[in-house]
Amino acid sequence: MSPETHIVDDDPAVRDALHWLLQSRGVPSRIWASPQEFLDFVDRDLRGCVLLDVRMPGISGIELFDHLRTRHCRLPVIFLTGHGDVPMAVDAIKNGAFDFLEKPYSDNALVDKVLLAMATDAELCTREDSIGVVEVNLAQLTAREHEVMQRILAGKLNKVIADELGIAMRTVEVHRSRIFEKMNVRSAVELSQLLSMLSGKFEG
Amino acid sequence: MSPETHIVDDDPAVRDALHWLLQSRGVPSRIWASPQEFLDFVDRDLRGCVLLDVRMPGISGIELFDHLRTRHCRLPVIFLTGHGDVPMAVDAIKNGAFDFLEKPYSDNALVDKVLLAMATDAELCTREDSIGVVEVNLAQLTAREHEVMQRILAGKLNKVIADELGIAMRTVEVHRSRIFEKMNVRSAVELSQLLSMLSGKFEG
DNA sequence: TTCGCCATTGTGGATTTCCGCAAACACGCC
DNA sequence: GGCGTGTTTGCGGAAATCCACAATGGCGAA
Repeated sequence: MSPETHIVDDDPAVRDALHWLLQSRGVPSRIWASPQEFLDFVDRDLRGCVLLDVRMPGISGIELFDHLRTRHCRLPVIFLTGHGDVPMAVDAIKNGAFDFLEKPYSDNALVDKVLLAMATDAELCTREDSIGVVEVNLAQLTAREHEVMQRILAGKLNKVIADELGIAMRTVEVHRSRIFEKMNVRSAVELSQLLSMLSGKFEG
Repeated sequence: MSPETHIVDDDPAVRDALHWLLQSRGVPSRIWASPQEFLDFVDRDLRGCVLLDVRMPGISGIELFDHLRTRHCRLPVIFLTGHGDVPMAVDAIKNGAFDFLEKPYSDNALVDKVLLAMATDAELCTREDSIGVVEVNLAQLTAREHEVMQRILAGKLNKVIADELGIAMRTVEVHRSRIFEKMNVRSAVELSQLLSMLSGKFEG
């Protein structure tokens, strides 16, 4: 899926103007006449960014934004609004919108924002890819292995873990070994670091 | 230093009105007639939140905000503005402002925001305290211990570390032991987790 | 110069980890 | 029933960690 800017606006004139502007600047874009249409299309693998009119019939831009996030779509969203609404802008940004622009907008400014959003998304994807690998590996662990891993990450000795689970130390060793193998690490420290980036998803 | 709401506004009428409002609701507050006055007073241990007028003579609210952050003051800042300026609000929030309110504001809404900001600050402090402890412990490590720790966190074996540093394994063991002692942990895993919260300061 | 802190190393032993080889039992699927 | 997967365990040995006891040399402060 190559990255695109998804323009969602019910006004054909605005829609096409945006589409034309972006195309003319070499930014691949795609238009959607209604929020629902776009919503039906999105999946978590979508790449690029979203240009969203705040006021639309049916689902508002803000609501569409919420739906996107609920569906684990992390695409950067740039809102476009006709008349300055500070509380709404503040709320949108607080909720993780990428930007909030007032009409009339400067063409250059808008294109810059879009490019920035797309770059941000691309960067985020790189990170999420490595996170994805970790999550896939994690999913391969069996229930018992999870129990053991949890205790390894608590810094407990094999002996203690064996006691807690009521099994032999040798068994814990086997689980430990399998965990490392499946998670593709060679020490508990590496494992710990790998999992720490799961909670700090949006950090460095 | 007990938590206070710091009101910074050049207009005596607004200033006093805010002060009175907060006092009447039992929120300890303090007024500052000029940004510079407040700036001269702040230090990193200040607690509470800041209520800031955007437009002030000399240093603007936005600039004051930047100065605060530059000085490592993490206090939540609520902006107050006369006429809705969306780009400015968006920028402020993106830069980490706590909120951005338009005048005229509802008394209740403002008090709520202030209370929320103060609660947020209190919570943040708790976290930063524990981070502070880690940093203090970290500062107690000698240069050599840092070198060894770095390699421990890379998951290297004592033998390898000894080779890299050109010293005996026994020496590495001693350093390792001292590091654990000073950092108050009992395993490399705990150490790794402790340090992971240093980079992810603003996470859970 | 004496004292304290840091870095260094050794000996020797207790404990733990890591791992190959081997095997038993349960459970679900075809 | 046969097969695969997951869980369990034992044996025994190599390697690594942890630690108490003991000691040397450098370097800066009092």
